[in-house]
Amino acid sequence: MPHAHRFFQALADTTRLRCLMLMVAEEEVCVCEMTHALGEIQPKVSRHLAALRAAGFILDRREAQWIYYRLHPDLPAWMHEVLSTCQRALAEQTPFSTDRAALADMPNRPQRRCAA
Amino acid sequence: MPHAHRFFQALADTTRLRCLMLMVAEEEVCVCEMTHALGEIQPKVSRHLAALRAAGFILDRREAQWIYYRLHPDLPAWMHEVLSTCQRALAEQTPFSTDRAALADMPNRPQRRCAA
DNA sequence: ATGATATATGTGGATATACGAATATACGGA
DNA sequence: TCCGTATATTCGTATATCCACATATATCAT
Repeated sequence: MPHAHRFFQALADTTRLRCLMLMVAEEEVCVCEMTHALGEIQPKVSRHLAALRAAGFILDRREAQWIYYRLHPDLPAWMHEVLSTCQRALAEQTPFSTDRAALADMPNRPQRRCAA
Repeated sequence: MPHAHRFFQALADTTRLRCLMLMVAEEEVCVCEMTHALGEIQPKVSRHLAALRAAGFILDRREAQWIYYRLHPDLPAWMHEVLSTCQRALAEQTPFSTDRAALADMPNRPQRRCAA
């Protein structure tokens, strides 16, 4: 049961917010997809995802050499609401819109075996 | 036009979030009311309010020796939504519920001359 | 086993943030 | 003018945060 303080702290970093917005939009995203979409180096993305996971906001699932992240299913409803509000308000603004575009254009994008 | 990063950074501190929740609930609150409601020392509350004001999230109004703070009327709609969601979700939890109770019980609570 | 790819983490340094205590400023009333 | 109350700010310090770089681990393919 993560608290409000931790939640907003998580959203208060641009890299983490961009990753979360991608998860809201795509349901499930792996690290190399986020790395490509954001144009950031891998350790940076990985470290922020580790922080989100440690705080209980996201879950990971390994499939072959890829690790897919998604929002934690037990996230309190109000946190989901906040994320949805963000998505609606920010989706068409940079960098969020260009993140999604870059992900859609990603070459050699890994194929999920099972659906999310 | 404060950006998402700044907004969530503002909410990521418990003192600032408590003050904002009081403003959502009461429309307009002065510094000594917040100081009493939160049970925090005055410089601490004042400093956090200054940060919120500098970031453009709240407005202040002087009336006699009191300074009343309220949410900035030009706050983007989605930020208002987020704050309302928080209010609904957190109002009955500590410390937010006890903050409102302490404010209601405050002795010598200053009287507004004009309504908010 | 070896190499290539994907992901995670250790480390040190730069920067930001929050804090308490003390002090400064503004206002109203006597 | 002097005092008391309300508010803001300065200062030094402790702590948290973010970063880049290097390295470790895990998995797959050959």
